[in-house]
Amino acid sequence: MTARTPDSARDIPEATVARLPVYLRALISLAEEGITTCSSEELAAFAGVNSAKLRKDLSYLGSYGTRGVGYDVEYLRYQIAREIGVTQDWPVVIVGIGNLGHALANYSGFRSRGFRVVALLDADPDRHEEVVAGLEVRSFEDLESIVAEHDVSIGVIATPAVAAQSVADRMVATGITSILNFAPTVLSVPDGVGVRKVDLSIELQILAYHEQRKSVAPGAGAVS
Amino acid sequence: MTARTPDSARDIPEATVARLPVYLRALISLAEEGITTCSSEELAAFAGVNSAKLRKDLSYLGSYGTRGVGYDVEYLRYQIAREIGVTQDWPVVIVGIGNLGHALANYSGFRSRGFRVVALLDADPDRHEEVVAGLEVRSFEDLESIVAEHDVSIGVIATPAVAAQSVADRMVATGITSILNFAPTVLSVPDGVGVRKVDLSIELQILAYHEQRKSVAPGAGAVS
DNA sequence: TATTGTGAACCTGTTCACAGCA
DNA sequence: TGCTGTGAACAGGTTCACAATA
Repeated sequence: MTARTPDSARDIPEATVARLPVYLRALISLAEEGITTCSSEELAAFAGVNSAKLRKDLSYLGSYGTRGVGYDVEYLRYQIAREIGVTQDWPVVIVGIGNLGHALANYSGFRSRGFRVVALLDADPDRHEEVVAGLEVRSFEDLESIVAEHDVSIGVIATPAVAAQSVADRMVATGITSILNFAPTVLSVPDGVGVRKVDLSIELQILAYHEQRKSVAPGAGAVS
Repeated sequence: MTARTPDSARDIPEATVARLPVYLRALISLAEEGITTCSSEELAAFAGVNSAKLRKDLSYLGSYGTRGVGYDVEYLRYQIAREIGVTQDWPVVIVGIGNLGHALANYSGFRSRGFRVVALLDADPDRHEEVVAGLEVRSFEDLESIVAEHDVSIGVIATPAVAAQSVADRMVATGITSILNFAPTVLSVPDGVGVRKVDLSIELQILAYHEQRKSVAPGAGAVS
């Protein structure tokens, strides 16, 4: 119907975007096992979705498969990485170097998947000059200069809840436009700034809800 | 249409279930500020959703508000906590006491929101007898006896990806029926076992996707 | 022949707008 | 009068089933 922009920039549904990294990971695993071609059925099994959904998702990117054959693992892997934007590294700053910040700083998955932690910041002077994951913990006051120096656009908040909003405000003021928030609080940011939230206790509570239902109604109907 | 079970056990949409913990947190904040009554508009603002969605969500639980007035903070808080199932504590085991496991063990949000970490397990004997967050790290072999002793139904996996599936299998075998998985891998479990996944690098990749789009198309259309 | 790519049907979730009620 | 609770309209996401094709 509508004319689409010629090469990229089709709009990919949000639900699909959230699954592309899963497919990317699956393709990397397959490549490491030396597998060079796979069907939608195989890749879907690896990624934990059904094959119809996988094919629909991939169809938003283009026609990268071969009918009767399947997908070339290396080729598809590159196409997805390019679409997500992780063919080059994104510089990232982490603010709040407590237990969680430590874990994040040491998380190898960042570096291997298109992200590079360029600075660790903490408001507590007692933590400064401590070295974590090969990086000196610096003052939160240094945020602006670090963002400017490394052209950072993604920030990670791992502070206590009470500090998170002011950290976010400061990040936005320095030019950061994407925030991953681990603090258990709702951030308000201007339009155009992306926020994603990871909340450990919320995930557990969702599990608890379903767990509770299991014991209440083991079969199908209600029990007295 | 269909007759519903008399008092509880209506089926609440999954999207609503995922937001109930957010409302619960907002209500706890309001209560701490000494606020005893709030409108859907106020509570929604606190929780970062719009008021229509909030009211629709709450309507699945029952009619706990008062028209013309709003909601009683304490009362609604209790009703949501009961619905989720966090009026009593859930015992939880954490397997994999690396950087992330440390952070999880020390995370105060678990204890304060209906969960109690009863054991920390690790396959590496070098970590055993280390004390983390007041708990001795024990052998993974102890899983079965710990689950039986504390009647654990929720397990947290914070191991490397390669170990996650076998840990999950073992958990399921001991009777755990809900798993929170931090390892970057897709778990396969039998029907009836709930799994939720938290994947740090996937969240960052989703941010990167949107970040990339911002710089490619600052206005509305495509740029040459 | 085997498998992709995709319209169409279906289902789930969101928003609107207002009737119902304190 | 003001705010909740909710049917109805809408939007987004998933699944089906099959035509297209290497």
